[in-house]
Amino acid sequence: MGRASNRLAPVHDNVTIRDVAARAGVSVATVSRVFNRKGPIREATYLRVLAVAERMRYVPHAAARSLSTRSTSTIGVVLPELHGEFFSEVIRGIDVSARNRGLHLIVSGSHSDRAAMSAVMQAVRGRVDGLIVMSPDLDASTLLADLPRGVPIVLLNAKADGHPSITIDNAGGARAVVRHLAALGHRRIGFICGPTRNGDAAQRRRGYRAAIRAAGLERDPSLEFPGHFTEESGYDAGKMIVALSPRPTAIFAANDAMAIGALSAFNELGVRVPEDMALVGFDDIPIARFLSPPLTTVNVPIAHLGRRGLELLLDSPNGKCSETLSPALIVRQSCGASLTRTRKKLQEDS
Amino acid sequence: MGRASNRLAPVHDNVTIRDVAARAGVSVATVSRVFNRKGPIREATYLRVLAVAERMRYVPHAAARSLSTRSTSTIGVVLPELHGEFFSEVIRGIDVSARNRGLHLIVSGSHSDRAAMSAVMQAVRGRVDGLIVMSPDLDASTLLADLPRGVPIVLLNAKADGHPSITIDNAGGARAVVRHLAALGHRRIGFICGPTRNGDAAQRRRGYRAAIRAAGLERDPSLEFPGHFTEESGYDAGKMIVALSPRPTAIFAANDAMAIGALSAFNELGVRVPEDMALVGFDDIPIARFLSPPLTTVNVPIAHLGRRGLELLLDSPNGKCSETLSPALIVRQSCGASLTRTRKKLQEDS
DNA sequence: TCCCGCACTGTAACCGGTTACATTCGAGCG
DNA sequence: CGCTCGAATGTAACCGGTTACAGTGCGGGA
Repeated sequence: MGRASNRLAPVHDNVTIRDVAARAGVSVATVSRVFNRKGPIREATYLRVLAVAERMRYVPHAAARSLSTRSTSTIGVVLPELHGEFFSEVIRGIDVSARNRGLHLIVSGSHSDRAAMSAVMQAVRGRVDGLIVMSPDLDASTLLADLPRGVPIVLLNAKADGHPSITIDNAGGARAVVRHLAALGHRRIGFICGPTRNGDAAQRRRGYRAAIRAAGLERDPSLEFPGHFTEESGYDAGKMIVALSPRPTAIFAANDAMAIGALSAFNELGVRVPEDMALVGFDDIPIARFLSPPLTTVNVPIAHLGRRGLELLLDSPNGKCSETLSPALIVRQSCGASLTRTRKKLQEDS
Repeated sequence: MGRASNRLAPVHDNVTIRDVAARAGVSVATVSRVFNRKGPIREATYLRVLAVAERMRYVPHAAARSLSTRSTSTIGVVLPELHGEFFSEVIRGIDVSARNRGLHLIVSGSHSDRAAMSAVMQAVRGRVDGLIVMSPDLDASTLLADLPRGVPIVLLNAKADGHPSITIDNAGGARAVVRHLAALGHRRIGFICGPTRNGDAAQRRRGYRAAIRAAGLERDPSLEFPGHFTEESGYDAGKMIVALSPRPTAIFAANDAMAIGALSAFNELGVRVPEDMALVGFDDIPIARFLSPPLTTVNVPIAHLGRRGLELLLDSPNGKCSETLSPALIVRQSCGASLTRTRKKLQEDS
């Protein structure tokens, strides 16, 4: 039994390393060595301590260990929100490699404003060994300001000098999409934007505009529709698009969720994809390939993004190295590429 | 500056409460009181300490605090995996209410086998104040065996006496689906099963079978298709179903992910939903309403499940109370209900 | 026989907070 | 003026591990 307790609450004091030591007739140092496989231990002692610990159901106290070793085995993951498949994939990517290394994960979402973010940064001392942060809405340097020193961090989809980061070539991916659509013969290519102050969204729009210009098409502001990276907003945009006259013949949504929403609106209003309207998304979330029709999109290696983030955090504590991932256009059926090809073939045959 | 350090590594010793106390000319107790707003503090002292702490960029050390208060402000969430919208919704539900209460979240996925689960249970002492566990594959009582005493736990979709839990009436939801399909006139209703040893999946299949019998239909084992709760497996089942002769006229997938996969297969093979095949899912994940056609499914209040789990954990430390949520059938278009209604109306009119 | 060194184990000082209890100080009162 | 009392603060013992350093015991070489 543990030491005396004056708490009425059912705080069943757990057995400590000293209890085990006493029962096994050894010192706390020995028990500690047994559990950490450190230093020389006689085989017999090792087994005896382990047996006693097992019998007493001893479990080391993580906070106590963290305090003296100055290392929690956990890393923090800060995301803008926890909605949808994109973020769940990021977390999954980090989770699997964290487990392989015996690390725990503290996750936290929805830190849109500066104050919330600052609070998070404060809470990390003694709680995590490092941080993986994705904060597309906030300027990276401001949030780094109130990060306790000594806590390594890696930024996802954001840059700040002196800190490792992983970024996606959003503009490049967007250009590839527009080029592809233009090559299919589309002249009026609409764009569903992401949140105004979101960095990724801004880069994708920049890529879209640049490619439109590069393709020799005229940029038409009425072909850019507002959106918030949600299915709902994509759906709303879809309805607006259908009502438009003349209608665009192709739509590029800044992420897959909005493409799904737009697709839903098109279907509801009898606009066939890809026959009446080509549709392309961005992200390549896992369900994209299972949509009807399968969604043409830009593959962002989401889980890999998370995994690589963790690796960067652990393997290069001071390594200021950063990476940029080049996303790849994944042509499925929603853009009508095979359709066009079929048509062409028919024309040639006739 | 902190105390001397012989480490070459850039372990920038952070400033401790003693450093602040010394600089502010007070004792550590006073600084502690200031930060915890406990005990009487003279206004002037309060402000001075706060100012000094701010200037020195003092941040309390979470592990140290946890050790002496015997409370981390974090709770653990253990899920079977981190795939897909279902789990991301559960986490989101827990996350938002955790943040409201100033709690942190440790999440962990993929604990299929006993050993992995046991390891997790060991790691919690001193790391979390409570646990929310969803483990449909494992018997609840076995995993409770190696949970350190004193750690409250709530089970999601599992039961164990003496512990609070939240469960879904899976069988009831499944029965509602089958009744609905039977009422629409379907006689050959297929079922895509979930993982064999998954508790939820088993209950849903039980509900399906019971309702088939209750509807006076003959149970045909060849109408039950294997699946793993993934889009991929739903897709495979979909292909098998199309190849069948005679074909079922309606398919009930044990979760939405598989329904999405099946829908994809149907589309690919030219089987129209709902005209040629009625389709119903289970879970009502957020994208279900945005599918084409919108998916008829059973609404499980997923985020609410998570939120309520946290509330149960915190508000009833010993409260052995448990809840069962009754899911509701959400009729959209993939089941062809409106189609049938239209047909009926046409027949009546003629 | 003595001494040295190695393998093993014990002692006690940390890690950085919290808090019970002691102490100080000034006001109010008889 | 002495005493009580409460508000404000300080002292030091925890919380439960880790680990530098100090033994201890034993075998082998001189």
